[in-house]
Amino acid sequence: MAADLLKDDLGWALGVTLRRYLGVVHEIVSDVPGGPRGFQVISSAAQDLATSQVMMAGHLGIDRSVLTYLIDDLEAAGLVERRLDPADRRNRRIVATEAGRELWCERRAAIARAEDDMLSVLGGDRSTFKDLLQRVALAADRLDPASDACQAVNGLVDS
Amino acid sequence: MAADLLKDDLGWALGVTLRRYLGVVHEIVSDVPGGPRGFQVISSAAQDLATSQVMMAGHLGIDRSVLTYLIDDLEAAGLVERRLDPADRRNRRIVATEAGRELWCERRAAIARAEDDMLSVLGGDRSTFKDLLQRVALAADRLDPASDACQAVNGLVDS
DNA sequence: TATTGTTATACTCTATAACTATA
DNA sequence: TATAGTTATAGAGTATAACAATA
Repeated sequence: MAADLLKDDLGWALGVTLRRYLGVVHEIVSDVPGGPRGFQVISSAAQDLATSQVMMAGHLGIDRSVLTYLIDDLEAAGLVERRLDPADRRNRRIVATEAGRELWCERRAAIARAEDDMLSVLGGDRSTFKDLLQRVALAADRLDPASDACQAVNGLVDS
Repeated sequence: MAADLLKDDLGWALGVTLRRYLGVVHEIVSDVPGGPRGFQVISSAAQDLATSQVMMAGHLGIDRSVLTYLIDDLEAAGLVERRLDPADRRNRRIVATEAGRELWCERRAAIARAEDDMLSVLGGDRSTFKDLLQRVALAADRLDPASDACQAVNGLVDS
């Protein structure tokens, strides 16, 4: 039984790694409505990454209807707020409250420590791995029809 | 709007990458019962990676009941077979049929090409990335309670 | 008594479509 | 007419628990 063969599989490796990552993060943000997904919404709001919910849903790779429920719970917990866009009153800009920003800073640090721990097997190659993965992810995101990243980087893509 | 900040996020990068990978593989194995998940079962069976269904479920990170349904469909399609283990008649060893092995070889090559395409942004760093990811995944798999990999590598872990 | 595999059930997550309000 | 957001519904995917067979 050669167990190494299946493990030499990109899909298997990505799945296991993401599963473990989500498990670790889930413990850190278990009290946050929506868990890791909800925390990503707070993270996006705290950094003002999206000017509308559809844009945020695109970035996060989830459906806009799912995002509505997540924001409902996060708003009820006082972590984010919906703000009307004066320029286009159809849009709702999601902003983190003071409590949301505090929580984001705390947990972000805890998650960073957990990440370092998870990648400790790589030793000095940790940053290399993160850099390479980010390059793959950015390229994959541009090809994702659900993402509107094309708008943000159209200067690079259209050429 | 600094879109780079969210993207400097391991969870986001893993999620986007796995989503894209699964999307690509889904097209390649869209006619296989269970899609990418079903193909992984065939892959495991063709390489004889597990001596029982629970072991296979552990490797694949899915529940044993889910695996039952997957195998049902794959067996109906003539791609795998359940074989009784004479040594322990509770166990069912899953083996790939001739058709299953053929399909596995074909699609595996197609998936490898798609992987290469997906990682083309890395250029010469492709193999470095795969190596690093595999190291992370193997370490994560050892810490996964759902995996029985501890048995396979107990010589390395117990020390 | 513990474990493998199956089955039925329930639950969670996600997608779909219809609706409103704005543009 | 098209888009943002909401809502209700349906669907897929997954987990839970009870069961029979075997150890």
